[in-house]
Amino acid sequence: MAEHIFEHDEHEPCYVISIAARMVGMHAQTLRQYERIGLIEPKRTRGNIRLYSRADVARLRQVQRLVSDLGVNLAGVEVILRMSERIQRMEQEMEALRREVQRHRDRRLPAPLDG
Amino acid sequence: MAEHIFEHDEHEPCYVISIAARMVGMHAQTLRQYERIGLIEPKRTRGNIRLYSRADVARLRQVQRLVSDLGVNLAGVEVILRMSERIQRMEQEMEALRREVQRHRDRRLPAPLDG
DNA sequence: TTGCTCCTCACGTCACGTGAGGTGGC
DNA sequence: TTGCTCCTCACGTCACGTGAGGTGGC
Repeated sequence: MAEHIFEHDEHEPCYVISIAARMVGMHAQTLRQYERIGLIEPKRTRGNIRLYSRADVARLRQVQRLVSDLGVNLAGVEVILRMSERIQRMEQEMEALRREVQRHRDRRLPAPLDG
Repeated sequence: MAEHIFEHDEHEPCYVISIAARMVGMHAQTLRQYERIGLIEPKRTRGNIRLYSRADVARLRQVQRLVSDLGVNLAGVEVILRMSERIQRMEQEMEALRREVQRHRDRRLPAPLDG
């Protein structure tokens, strides 16, 4: 059942450019352009064919939202995606800190059932 | 010595457009354009003359860095400035959380002199 | 009055999406 | 062979900076 791994790993490269382009409603040329400026980095087959993962497609949708809906240019998209990643990391870190604070507070009470 | 308040409050509106423009090396028209699209909001005198604060000038420099150095367009600048503010707030919140964790840990030790 | 301010309109440049045109390997 | 892929070059459109042109109030 190796196909199930394929379906569940969002980083598995599985879509050629025409499929990926149709999934997000973009032109294949646009996807090539985005790769050229470093916005997205699909894997390649041994035959040099681009293969996009589900994560790549998700990123393309994010780019599309910024470009089409908000009118951001590609230089801006680069900066914004980097900042988004940073915010995501910070949120995780913050959640961990909040849990630690909670743990300290709970020490003054009886231990919780799931602790 | 009311002038000293003037000098020290970075939100004090004090520069007319020609001065503000020269301070950041931009054209006055560019500053008007940025205001029109909501990127910056200088105060006005009763005579309708724009007055920029030091904070406004700092924001203009931030815009300039994004536009001139990184090639971001104005739609992107808007998004990026909003995200910057969010990151700044998150950093403050995180610092507070870290301090709280530290305080909890210190309870197991003798109270610090500055606590 | 002079020099600033206000405003709108218009032009030039550049980024970027889109297409054409030609190639090569599953 | 067909239909995909690869690539580069070029055109059209739009955003945006810059300037012109005309106004009004310290």
